[in-house]
Amino acid sequence: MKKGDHLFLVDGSAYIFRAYHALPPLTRKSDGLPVGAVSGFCNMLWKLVEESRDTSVGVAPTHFAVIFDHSSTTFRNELYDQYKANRTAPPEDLVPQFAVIREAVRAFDLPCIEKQGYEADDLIATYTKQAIAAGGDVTIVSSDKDLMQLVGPGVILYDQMKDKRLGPEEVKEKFGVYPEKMIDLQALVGDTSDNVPGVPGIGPKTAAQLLDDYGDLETLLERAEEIKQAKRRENLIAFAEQARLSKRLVTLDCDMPLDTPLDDLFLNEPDGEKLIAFLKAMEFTTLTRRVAATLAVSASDVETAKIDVDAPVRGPDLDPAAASRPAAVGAGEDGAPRLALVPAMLVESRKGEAAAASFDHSAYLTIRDEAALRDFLAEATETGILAFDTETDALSAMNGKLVGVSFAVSPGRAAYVPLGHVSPNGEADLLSDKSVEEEIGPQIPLETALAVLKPVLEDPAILKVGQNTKYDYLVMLRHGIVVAPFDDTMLISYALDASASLSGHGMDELSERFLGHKPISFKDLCGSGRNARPIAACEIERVTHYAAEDADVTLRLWRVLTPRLAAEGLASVYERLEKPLMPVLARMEERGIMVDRQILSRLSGRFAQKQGGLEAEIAELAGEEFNPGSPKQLGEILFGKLGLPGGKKTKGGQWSTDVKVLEELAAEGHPLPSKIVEWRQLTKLKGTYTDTLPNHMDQRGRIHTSYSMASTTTGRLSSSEPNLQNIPVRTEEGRAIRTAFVAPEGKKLVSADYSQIELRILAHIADIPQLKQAFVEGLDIHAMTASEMFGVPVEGMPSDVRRRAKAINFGIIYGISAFGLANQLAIPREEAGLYIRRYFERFPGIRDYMDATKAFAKQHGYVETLFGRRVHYPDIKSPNASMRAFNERAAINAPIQGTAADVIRRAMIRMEGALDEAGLAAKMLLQVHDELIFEVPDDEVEATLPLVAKIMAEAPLPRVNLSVPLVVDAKAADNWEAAH
DNA sequence: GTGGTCTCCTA
DNA sequence: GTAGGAGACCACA
Repeated sequence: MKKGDHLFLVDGSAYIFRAYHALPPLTRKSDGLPVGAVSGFCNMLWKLVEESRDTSVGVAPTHFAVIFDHSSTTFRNELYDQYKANRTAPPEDLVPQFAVIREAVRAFDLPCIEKQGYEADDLIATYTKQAIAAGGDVTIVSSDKDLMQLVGPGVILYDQMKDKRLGPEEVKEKFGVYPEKMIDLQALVGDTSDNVPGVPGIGPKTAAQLLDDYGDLETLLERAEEIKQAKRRENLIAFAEQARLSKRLVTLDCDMPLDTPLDDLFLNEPDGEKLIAFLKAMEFTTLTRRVAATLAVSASDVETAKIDVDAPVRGPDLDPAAASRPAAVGAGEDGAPRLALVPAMLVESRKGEAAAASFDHSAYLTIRDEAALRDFLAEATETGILAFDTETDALSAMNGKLVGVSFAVSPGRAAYVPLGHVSPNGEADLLSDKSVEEEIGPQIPLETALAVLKPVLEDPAILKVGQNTKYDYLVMLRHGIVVAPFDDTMLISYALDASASLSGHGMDELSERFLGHKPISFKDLCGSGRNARPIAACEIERVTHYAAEDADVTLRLWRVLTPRLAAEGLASVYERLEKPLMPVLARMEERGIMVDRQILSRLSGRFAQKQGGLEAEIAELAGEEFNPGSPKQLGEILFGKLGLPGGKKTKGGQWSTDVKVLEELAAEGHPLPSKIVEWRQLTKLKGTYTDTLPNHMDQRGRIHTSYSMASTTTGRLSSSEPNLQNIPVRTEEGRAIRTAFVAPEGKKLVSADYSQIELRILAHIADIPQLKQAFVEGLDIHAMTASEMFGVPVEGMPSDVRRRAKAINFGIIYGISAFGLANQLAIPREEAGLYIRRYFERFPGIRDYMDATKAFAKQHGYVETLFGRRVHYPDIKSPNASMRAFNERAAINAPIQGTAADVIRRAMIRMEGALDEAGLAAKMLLQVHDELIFEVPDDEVEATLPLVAKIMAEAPLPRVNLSVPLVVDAKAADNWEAAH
């Protein structure tokens, strides 16, 4: 080794674990030997070898070694017997792969280094030191922070997965200190995965700051007395020895004896035949092909190597008969039409068909040219059915770029059309002279594909079937295609099986439930966390398996689920309440709502200032620095250190510190709890709203939420990323956030909301004469209730009496319990029980309704809204009393909440058409359960308000004619706060 | 990094 | 007492 030489040291053990976790469990096809980690390892190593052959980069290695840990006990265990004591044994299916991976390294003709009693890190440290001494450079291929201490002149760390090279500046950026202080930093912080203790309460941020202030660990420990923060000071003093021990544990040994001298690590030209023989034996076809191409060796000429593996695990045999086994009764093409005359028969036959289904990934097509695409889509013209699914590079349909589309025309007949795939090697490939096409194969140009797809996706004679179609609809909408007509398996499932106990209506879940098949998960394809990579950079063959399978599964689900709609009388729910709402919501999401960034940032500033003041006061009152955001620490301060009374415990056995508890303490005259309450409120508003909302804004200053149509049991929508259905309104400070929701120049925001819709629906369903009368007369319903219950005249009623009645009214809707009402009103449970009894005496119809609903739910297993939406409560017959009671309350609430949800859905579905017909340009932007927000041109506000109110008020008609009026308040203003 | 717990925002 | 989503913290890998 001499000046100018370059040593690559691969942290092999870390590599193995990354490869293992990055890839789905894979087995060798012929004998079931687990080879997932081997495969990942070989791919990574090959990429590295390939990169290093590229001399143009100027970092090509002259020396190369792969370093492994040899055993679990090292000299560090003599220093500290707990070192790495919390490590668990490697996964069972990984163990047999260790030996194979060493074989792999030898097949690559690379030195494979390990030594008893030392960790790979020590070997790496020693080789690094020697190489630098000899005048060479070193690249350590790893991202382990334990190795950061080695970074310095001539030494960098290379994170291959992220394609990142770390020098001293990058280490500083990541950890706040330069590499030479990494050891001290690690000694302070400790390492949970290696069981290095460190100093309690010191994290990376604090450690970096301390080292910055005091220079090094020893100085810091000697001068610990000077530290202001009490807890920090105490810990540094108490745990000084522990820090010194930690330092010795994390310090790498760079002078260990080496069995293989540095100069023997000279890099050889890989022996193509040896490598290919090994890869063939492993049955890594793709990598074999790639290696063969690069090294110019014909893979078919090379004989497969004999790999000795002890006791390969044999997987279950595929049943070759399964595919040809006759489908269940009635599923045959001959029998089906006859049986299908009755919906229930069709349901049965389709169930049989689904149960007999088998999936063959290798049968899926990858379509790479226009002609093939046209041919495939022509099959849909024949059948009239086309399942389709889009793959994009982002989770949200509003941001995602189209990467590919997949189709299925009949069970098992599916294809994937890659459109926006890129090289799996990312930027590294810019340096090679191979074009993307040469590397990953041809793709149809996006515009060409869209031109072919448009007439099909818009063809009224072809039913497009999707799963969560709002996503695909939006993606295509952004490419100028309006998908129609369509069916949505998620929405069908939701209409059929909305249930409190079933978890959801996602495709994977439905597939397992109805097809008995677990599809390839997105994680399997693209990995997760740090190993995640964009789908566009995944191997197209694998994406085909994944994406075409999704379309195939969707089509099969559609075949099983659709007949049930008619058979179970739920077609109208699906056709009238679900399907037509999807495009409406898609358009609302696409529009987004305009937000004033300045207002939010001003609020953030104001909140931050108050927050800072409060933090100082809190520390003062507590007598020490602590994190007021940690309920655990707060509980210890309040009830432990300060010894305040009235502590309650939560489920987790900790002190409860919610607002109620804190307010009780405040009422007793303690100053700290009220400061905490105030701090929490500000932190919440700042952290959840004013700081976060700007991150969701697009270039035009608009926020696009995403509505989920199938994630509540009752039929309500939910909103996420961001959730715009929980923007504060209760407090003045919170309401200020709503002033940031604005309309652009020349327009106003209109908010229209139903007044007391759930109580009105309750009055109608339970048929309560007094309530109905009060609504007809337009009285104050809570005051009326109070008057009935407590005999207090409405005129001059004390606000507290009305407040109680209001709480009871809400309680009824929620399936009242004495416990809950007592909690809400902060009164004894006996008193709450008394109120409830009196309520039932005054309004006996309510009790009848509740009893009847419970009985219905027990008998049928579900309850229904006025529009026929069903919500299932299988657990209402649970032997567990509290679970039963919970289901009873939910069953009482669901028809009320669900009917209200149905009503506003109907209004939304009709709204666009009505506005259109009236020649109004108002655009619906948001829904918040009983409120709709519109953007309206200034000069149309006057005409829009009454129309919107009318559509909303008349939404139940003609299907349901409520015996109470629905009242809608509509208002226009410059921002949401003023319009509400 | 992931998942659970706690807290808090809405109708 | 109903129905949601989300951020922060913390223990576990």
